[in-house]
Amino acid sequence: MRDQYLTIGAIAKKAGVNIQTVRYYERRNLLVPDDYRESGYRLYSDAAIKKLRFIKNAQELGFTLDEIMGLLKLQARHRSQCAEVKRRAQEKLFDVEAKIGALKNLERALKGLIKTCRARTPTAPCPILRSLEFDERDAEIRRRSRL
Amino acid sequence: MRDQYLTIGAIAKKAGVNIQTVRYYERRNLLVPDDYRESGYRLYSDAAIKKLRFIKNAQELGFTLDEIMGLLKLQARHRSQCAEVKRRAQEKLFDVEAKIGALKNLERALKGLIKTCRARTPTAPCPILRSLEFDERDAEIRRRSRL
DNA sequence: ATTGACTCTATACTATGGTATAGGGTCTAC
DNA sequence: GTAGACCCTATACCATAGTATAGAGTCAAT
Repeated sequence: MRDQYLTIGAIAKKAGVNIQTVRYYERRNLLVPDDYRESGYRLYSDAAIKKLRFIKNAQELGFTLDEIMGLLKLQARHRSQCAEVKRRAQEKLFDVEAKIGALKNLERALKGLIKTCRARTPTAPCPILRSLEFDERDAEIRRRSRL
Repeated sequence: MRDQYLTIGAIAKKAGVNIQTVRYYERRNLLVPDDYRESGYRLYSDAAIKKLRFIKNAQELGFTLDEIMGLLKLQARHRSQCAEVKRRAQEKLFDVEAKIGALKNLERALKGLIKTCRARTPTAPCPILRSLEFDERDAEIRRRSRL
């Protein structure tokens, strides 16, 4: 038993995900075990737990598994193709900043709602709807930046 | 033809979504037509386009359709049960602020990567992984706040 | 009054991201 | 050496969020 390694059950439990999910991520090439025992048992280092949490957290922020793979690859290929990594990081940054901006609008609308919780006149525009009102063209640009 | 109303095809096109998606949202009770013609044709006001964009934008921020329904209901039930609306808005705000915080961490990591794009030593912790490193207990708390 | 673009319902199919189960092997402690 | 907890692969199933298609009706312009 390699002491420094954890079994799939251990990392799944520590990261709070299903064992099947860990295997699924392996099929998707998101989280490959550090080693295998002769029996086929998967062996993981501590880093795998962080990676699992990263994936789960990024999903809650609206990233797909494919996009998350892109983020993780920025890490992996760090040495080589520096310019390429830079370009892709810049794209991701653009996307992240758009999300932050949109969430801040929503935040502002919610805060307003909490502070001045009074009846809107039927004709006044709803602050929550308005908060995420940017149009399809913006979304299109953001989508393209993720290809 | 009621001039002030738009057909389903028109709002779908303007919002940049599939017609079937609009009907699907109706089944899900997210976007109900303002009126129907005798023939059964759905009729929408301009506001429907904004609502569609809101839904699409909120999805990109990681909200499910059920969560989005919750956000939209904050708007609808504005007059009555003011305390209740306030409580639910506060919950949503908590969630939104957590997302903003997480995205800012990711933003910082990406900016660092872009600025100092040099090789990490194999042992140094990856800034991108670290950026979303909050643990399962945090996520659990956030999940609960959305029930 | 007919053509073409549009709409309706109903149903089936798809992609993504899992989760469950069957049938079997492995590990470790007793 | 065997029990119980764990792991393996393979396959099937599930929820969410759509998308496509069939078959029929509607609308507006000619």
